[in-house]
Order: sequence, then structure tokens, then C-alpha cells
Amino acid sequence: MQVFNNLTRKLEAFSPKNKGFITIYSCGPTVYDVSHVGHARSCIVWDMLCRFLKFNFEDNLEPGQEAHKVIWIRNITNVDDKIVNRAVEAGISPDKLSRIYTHEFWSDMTALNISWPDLEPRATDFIREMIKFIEDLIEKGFAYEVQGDVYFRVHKHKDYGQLKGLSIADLEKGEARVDTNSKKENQLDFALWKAFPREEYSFDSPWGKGRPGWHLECSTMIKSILEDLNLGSTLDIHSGGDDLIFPHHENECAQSECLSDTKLAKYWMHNGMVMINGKKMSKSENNFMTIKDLLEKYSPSTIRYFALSTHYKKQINFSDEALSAAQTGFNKLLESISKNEKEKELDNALISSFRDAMKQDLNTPQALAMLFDNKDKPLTVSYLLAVLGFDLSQKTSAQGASLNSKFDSVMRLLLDIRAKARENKDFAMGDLVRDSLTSIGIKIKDNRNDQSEWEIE
RNA sequence: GGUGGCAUAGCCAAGUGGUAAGGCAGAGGUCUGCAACACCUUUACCCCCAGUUCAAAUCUGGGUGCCACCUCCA
Repeated sequence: MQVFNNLTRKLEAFSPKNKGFITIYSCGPTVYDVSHVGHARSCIVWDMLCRFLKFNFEDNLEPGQEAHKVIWIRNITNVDDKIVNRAVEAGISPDKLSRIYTHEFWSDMTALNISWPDLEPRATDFIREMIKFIEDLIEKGFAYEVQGDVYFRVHKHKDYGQLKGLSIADLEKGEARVDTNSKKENQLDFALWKAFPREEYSFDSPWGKGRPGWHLECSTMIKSILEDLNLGSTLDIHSGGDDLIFPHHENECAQSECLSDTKLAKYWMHNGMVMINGKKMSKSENNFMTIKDLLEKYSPSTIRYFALSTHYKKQINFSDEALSAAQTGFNKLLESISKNEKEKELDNALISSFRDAMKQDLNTPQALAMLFDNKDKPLTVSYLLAVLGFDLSQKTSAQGASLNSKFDSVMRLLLDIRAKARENKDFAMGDLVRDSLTSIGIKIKDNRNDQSEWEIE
């Protein structure tokens, strides 16, 4: 299998680091608000990767291949200034707020049929380990304390800039658009620990009350989990959105690699950003869409199909036109395979071409095209759709959330038909509608001005 | 200002040296009382210019356009 490794900017053959295991860490959400379509894309993509790895390395081994258990780790970031600010606004504790949005996130993930990660560490459960991590970095001379803050010395890491593909000198050339922080030895240095005077959410540390820097949690949790599993200190795959490459992932690399003297991850994979109507998704510019908004109009399968019909590394533009086309197209595929003659057994040639496409850095657009080309093989097509994470039990057009609004329209229609019948003195027809609805448990009420209303009993 | 990415039909999107997959929309047809559904058929010389090659959407150079990152972000 070939994957594009952002560390080398090349397509590389994927080979697991440890015998018997494949470890993947995906950067998860900061739980301070409802999840948006960017999270949806990212989660669908990495879910698809894990499902395919399981297909390829656990269940359908090729001759001579050893089985590997796939372990997917996705974190929940529940320490963050935004969480504290929101919590203060809402008048609840930051912990409560982050738990509320964690549940919101889970419900979105469930709706989208994203499989549960094998491990889902939360930042606050690893504060002690983070402090130890920082202490060790200070001891080794990679970090320094200033007035309750602790910063990482970027210049001490020889590979700094590797993920971004730049040298430290190059990075320094970039126009500094950040407020300069005079506490740092160097502007590129980043915080491992921030003094945090607010009582709402700070933790005791050797440097006083404060909170960990954002990048630290991933490094620490990866370290702890890999140690617990006895799998060394290098992940197979670290994944996340493009926007995380710098500085988030770069800094994770720096911390971890300076501490352990080994690579943090063998392969770095990044998904492209989501655009909405051709422009960057941005809350401040009011160009924004939540997963719940999207589920109002489109089925989970449509969203997955749409997300996978573009290669994961490319930008994807969520426009109504494209999503509607995806909905129509995918429903046609499902309808078609449900109507076709049943195959007796799986078509191995098709499975094999599908797998070849997927092995080429997850070429889902090509893999999906193959399914359209093989509508006459419903058994195999359904099987392969499941490999990509489609939940076919959701049925074609029974689009969960959009059902409600459609139901309203259908009821309106039935009432119109009944009104027409009564107008024509066809009371048998009118009563048929009313009595049938009543027997289903929907009560019809005719009010004075001939406006009928309904309610579910 | 620095860096990276992308540019394929009306729209979405594969293809990375051998003569343009697939989907949506459109057109024609089979089916149908008429439709819908399904099925069949059909629609592109790949942003521009120059070069390398027997051969380029695919490689090289130069343009143009769009986007992202450099600040919290999947």
C-alpha cells in the first residue's frame, strides 16, 4: 500500500513499524462548540483509512502478509482558552461545557457512522504526564521557564521545520503576524505551559498555577499510550487537517523527538480543507456550516459519498449544487443495486481492483467510480460500500433528519387530498384518509375555517 | 512579505509519458395510459506560451488565475 507521507512529501510504501500492530493517531476536536463540516470531512477520511487498514491488514490478508491489529486513537482536547471563555459566558464550569460538547460531537459522529476510535484520550486525564514531559524537556535543556510559563527552544531541535519543509531560517523570514512575546528567547519558541491566573481552570505545577500548551497533549498522550501498549515511541500514522501541519504538528514533532530521540510518527497524513461555496469556512465571515445543519438536508451516506468522491488531500467545496448531485447519484447507485438480480457470491476480481485503487494512497474517487461501473454486482458493491463505511441499513432516501421536513409536506399533501375529496362531496375518500391516519395514530382536527390540523397521539 | 498546493466538459471528479474513468445536469431511446424509477446510447483534444520526446493532460521552463498556511482551527 502506498501512502503520501507529508514528512518526505512523497508517496511511500506503507509498512507498519511494529509486528502485529498498526497505530494511528488522529487529532480530534477542541470541544467548545458544535462540530462543523470540517470535522465531518476529517473524521470521515480517517475513519475510511482505519476501515481500509482493517480490511487490508486484519481481515483480507494477501498471500504472505502478516495480520496487524489496527489501533485508532483520536483525542478530545478539553483544555483550551476558548473552552474557558465559553464556559464563563454560559455560567458553567469549563469541564461541564467540554463534556456537553463532547457528547454533541459523539452524537454527530454516530449520525455519520464514524466508527469509534479504539482509544479516545482526553487532555485533562494526562496533566500529570504532561508536567513530567515538560520537566524532562527542561532537564535536557530543550525548555525554559519564564515567570510561570515554560517555552520550548526551537533552535535546539535540528529538524525543526521538517513537516512544513522549511528551515528555521526560512521560518524566521516569514512576516511575523503574531504579537511579539518578549518573554520568549526566540519568537519561534512555543509554549509548553502557560501561567493561567484565572481560577476557573488551572492546574498546579512546579511553575505555579497554569495550563498546558496546546501541542503538548498530543505528544504526551501518544507517548503514554504507546508505552502502555509496549509499542515503542513512534506511531505508524499521525493524521489531521492540513491546517495543523504548522505549527501544531511541527511542534509535536519537536517536543517528542527531542525527548525520545526517535520520530514521533513514521507517516504523516493530512486531509485538505473544507470550503463553503468556494470560500474558506470561517465563523467570523459567517461562512460556516455545522454537521447538524448538513444532516438537515443530506443523508449521512450522501455526506460520506460526497466526502470520499474527492481525494482526501484535496480541498473540497461544500456547495449545494455539488451535494445535491452527490445525493442524487448515490441514491441512484443504491436503488440500482437493490433492484438488480442478486449475485450468488462475491466477485473477487472487483474486490481486487477496488483494493488496488485504495492501496494507491486511498484513491476513493476511483474506487467509487468502480462501484458505479459494476451496478450489476449488488452483493460485491454493497460489501465494498461497507468497507468504505457506508451504513446501507439507513436505506436510500430515508434521510434521517430531512425526514421531518418531508413528513410535514406529506401530511400537508394528505390533508389537501382530503379537502379536495370533501369539496367534491366524496366523503368516502375523505373519511378513508382521516380514518387511515387515525389508525396510524395521527389525529385530524378540522377547525372552523376549514383548515385541518394534525397531531401525533 | 515568506512557503506550499491546485488549474481536466455546464457542475463534481479520476487519470502522472502512449492517445481523456465515473457521477450530476443535458440530449436521444426502451419501458409506461401519461409520468417517475430502472436500463441503453450520447456530450472534453485537459488555463496560456515555449521546450523535451516517435509520443505529453501527464516531464521541463516561463506566464496567468484560484486557494491554503505563516494567528485558534479538522
